[in-house]
Amino acid sequence: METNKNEAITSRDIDFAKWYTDVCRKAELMDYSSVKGFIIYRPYGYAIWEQIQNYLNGRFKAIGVQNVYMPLVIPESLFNKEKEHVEGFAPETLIATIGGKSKIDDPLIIRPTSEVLFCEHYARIISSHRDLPKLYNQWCSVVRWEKTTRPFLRGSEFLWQEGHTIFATEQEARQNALDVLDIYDDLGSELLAIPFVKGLKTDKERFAGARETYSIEALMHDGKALQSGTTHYFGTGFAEVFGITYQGKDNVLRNPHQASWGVSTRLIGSIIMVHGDDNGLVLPPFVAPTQVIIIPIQQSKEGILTEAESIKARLEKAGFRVSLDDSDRTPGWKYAEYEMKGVPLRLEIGPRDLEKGQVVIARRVNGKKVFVANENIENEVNHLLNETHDEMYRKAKEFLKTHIIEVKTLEELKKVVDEGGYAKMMWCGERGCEDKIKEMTAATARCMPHGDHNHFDNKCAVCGKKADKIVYFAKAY
RNA sequence: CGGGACGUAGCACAGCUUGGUAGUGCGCUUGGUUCGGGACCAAGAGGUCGAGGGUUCGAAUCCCUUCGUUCCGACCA
Repeated sequence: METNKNEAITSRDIDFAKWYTDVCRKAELMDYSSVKGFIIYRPYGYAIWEQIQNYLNGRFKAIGVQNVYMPLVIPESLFNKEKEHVEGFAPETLIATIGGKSKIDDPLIIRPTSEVLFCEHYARIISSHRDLPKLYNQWCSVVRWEKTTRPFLRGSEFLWQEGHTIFATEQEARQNALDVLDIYDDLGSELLAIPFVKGLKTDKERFAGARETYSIEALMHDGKALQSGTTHYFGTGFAEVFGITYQGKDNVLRNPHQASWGVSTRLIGSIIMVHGDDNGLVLPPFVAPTQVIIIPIQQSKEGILTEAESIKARLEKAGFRVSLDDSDRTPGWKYAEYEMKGVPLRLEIGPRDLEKGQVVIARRVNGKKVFVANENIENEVNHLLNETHDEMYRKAKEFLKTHIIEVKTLEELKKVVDEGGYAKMMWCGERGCEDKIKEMTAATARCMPHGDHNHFDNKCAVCGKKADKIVYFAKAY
């Protein structure tokens, strides 16, 4: 049990980066295409994304969000309207210049993000306070011409949702950014079993064109942080540039306030690197496309397959995602295969079980097996899925907790981020200190966390001046 | 965008130094025996050697170009 049964996967501690790409491919989450940075989301990987979509659509709709779909392309002239935004994205756009056989005078940018499309549309449909608020979201892919790419973590094209909301007041727009940040945090605790650090980005790390950027940050097993989602409060900057105005009850014309927010298929990368082990993927139960894999033993024997099928039907009826592998592979092969794919529960049914009126259920997360009487299967599956989720979340949270370390000097900070984890630092707020840390340690400010108000010092760890901000620094993907 | 490594059957690789019939293991197909931790036997199928150009009687092998993958940096979800 303790040996690595699959030689094909590189051990996590020997080469984490290689382990990661091995898992991506061996678990059949993705495949490479012939264009750099554009990957194929295979059915199993895409199904994980669909679970995330289902969860978020439910939560979004509960706060009044409507799904829409915007065009794939943005005329360059339109894109260029907001200066700061353009400067943030210009180096990484893919641009179409030929249509049919003729040159396009105003080249079309393949969207790297859709702020300007939403703004242009909002300008047309908003004129009165009665038209506000609007809470739009779209599920789509975006293209960014990245220099180096890795499956799910950084792609030239990736799938995401982008919410673009617009309100009469600053307070509502900022609150929307914070509300969705909480939804993302819940996504972590309820679906992905990932404890995020959430908080406000420093000015240096803020999104191009935003007034405030918030993020959820996950800590990978190798101690590097992964920004897993962001929300932004935009103020009226875009509205001014794009001429979005509304007339208030007092007859005065004003610019509305905007927010935007998004998570991407990068979340799949988070799941892999937070929970995976040397035998492959370990999927949190509620995001797993298959929660229970049924493996019949000696399936050619009388009664085994019919029993397996009846258990499958019972579990499906009880609302679980379950599949039965009745292929002619050996059981041992199937065990290894579904471990690699991270299926949370494996249900074995063989001649001995049939005789005793029981099944065997094994947990992916810890390898433990239990015998379950036939009549208790639904209850036990339900119990084990919940227990698995809790255990995975608890483990990840414990890892996070032990990897947030208070530092009072640059040297201490360097040591912490080199070993992996967050260095928690008091900061004066000066950009110069942040730049210096980046230069000396390659770590960046991840965020100023909500919910950590423990001021353990009053001096900036870099310059020694008065400091009242708590910042987490880490090396990041 | 800089530096390194690598592209040969679905996968992992050998062959290249010293040019001369395209190989090995796993996987795949068919049949049979198996089945509680990646089974076994037998018979098969599968490759324009990443692409383009050059040298040569002859190129997987030598030269040039290019595309892709990957790792390490700089930049970003």
